[in-house]
Amino acid sequence: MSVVPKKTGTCVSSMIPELAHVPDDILAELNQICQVRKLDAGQVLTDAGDAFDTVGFVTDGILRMQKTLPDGRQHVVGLLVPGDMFGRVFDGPMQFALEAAIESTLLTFRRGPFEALLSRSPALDRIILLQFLTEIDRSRDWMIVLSNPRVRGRLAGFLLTLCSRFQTAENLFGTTNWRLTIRIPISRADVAHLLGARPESISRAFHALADDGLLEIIRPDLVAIDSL
Amino acid sequence: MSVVPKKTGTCVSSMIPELAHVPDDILAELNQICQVRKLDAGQVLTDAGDAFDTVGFVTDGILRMQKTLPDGRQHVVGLLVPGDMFGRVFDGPMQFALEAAIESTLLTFRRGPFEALLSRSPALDRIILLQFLTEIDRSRDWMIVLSNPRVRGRLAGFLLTLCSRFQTAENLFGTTNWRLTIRIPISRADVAHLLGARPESISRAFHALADDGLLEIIRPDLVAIDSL
DNA sequence: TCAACGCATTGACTTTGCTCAATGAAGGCA
DNA sequence: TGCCTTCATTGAGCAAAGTCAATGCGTTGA
Repeated sequence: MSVVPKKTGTCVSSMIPELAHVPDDILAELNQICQVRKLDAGQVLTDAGDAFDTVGFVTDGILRMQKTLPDGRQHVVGLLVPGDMFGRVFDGPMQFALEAAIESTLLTFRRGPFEALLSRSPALDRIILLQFLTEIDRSRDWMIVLSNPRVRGRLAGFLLTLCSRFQTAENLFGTTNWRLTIRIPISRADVAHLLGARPESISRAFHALADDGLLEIIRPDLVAIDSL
Repeated sequence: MSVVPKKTGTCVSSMIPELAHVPDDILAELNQICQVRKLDAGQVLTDAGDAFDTVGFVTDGILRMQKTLPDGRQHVVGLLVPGDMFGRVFDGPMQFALEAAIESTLLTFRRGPFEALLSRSPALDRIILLQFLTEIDRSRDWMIVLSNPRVRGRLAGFLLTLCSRFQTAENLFGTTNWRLTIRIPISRADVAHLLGARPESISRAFHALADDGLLEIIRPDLVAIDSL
């Protein structure tokens, strides 16, 4: 993992649009304590239960959140896309591991100084609170996707979710009105875990959707979605 | 819906243990603006999209969170049990409807005064933030339950979740070391929605678990869970 | 008391998805 | 270049779950 030297000026606010409305003095302090990190695909940022005293934001790429089950297998519980926050403010250890699904860039802060700043700036505190609220909303939407009884429906919901989360990201290609090309950043096996199915079923569901004319599989990890 | 007159003294802190560490002066102000509400089973507190300027906590009973899908059907996305918070601080309208699953008691605050208090009290703000964090964690755990490929596994996970959430509630009967009797506050159809299945499958899964000796169905809405 | 209703359950049948196994395609490395 | 590994795909058979329909069971209300 490489630690890139900080740029002068406002690296924090330019990379995280949500922070735009934080007062300049607080932004300056955030810049003081922020670190840019780059992760290669497959690189582990932290394991569950680690003393991981870092919080941060994803600015580029995709991270997998995964839990290790009692029987040892790993279970993907969610994805982090640009704009998402990770880490536990004011709280105990992480409940899951973080691993880069593709090459990714993060903006990180040590928990102590970040919390101190949070205590001093109501504006920053407010933004973090809202960040959590939207995270909770997204969880609820995701539950609706997951509670679709058929694999095909869950996969469709997953793809739509990806589209809406990638609106500002670089994983979205050819955004025409009628066709949207999107990169799927995780393997079939991971999609299967995420959707409570087997890789074979995911593969069949992809091709079933393609047969129905709802999407085109350009490459296994690149699909064009029609009829939005 | 009946509005019960406030008791004198610390109604807020006695009903919500999480608020125990809020300074006395803030607690007093919370008491000033709090209202106790009782809901009958089936009573709707708010519909999604309503201008619902209330936040609050569940002190007794169970509330259903449900979303109305484009096709008109209602979809249960989660339950609120005693200790849970609801409402959107600093944010837009509710994303889902709230309905009492059984007779319930709430402690409510108007959003404006509550937010004002939140801005003035870092301790209260901190508690709310942590509340959101645990809510996010619970969502992730719930996703693991939902991504279990078999209905029986999802139902087992659901029941275990109910047990752990009910530890302080009155819906838990006969808490012996080896057997735990628990009330299921929603219909089979709602459980089915929640778990992405059909009522018939839920019924069969219940009886399959019973045949395996893992639980006993005392009444459709009352089961004793063995071998914890 | 009896009828009507809502809900849970059961059965028979169909569809879906999981399991196991084999094949194909792409990328890394000697 | 050719081998090897990894991943996606496909096929066949079986188990799980959805669908449709009917039955029970407890409660409500006339």
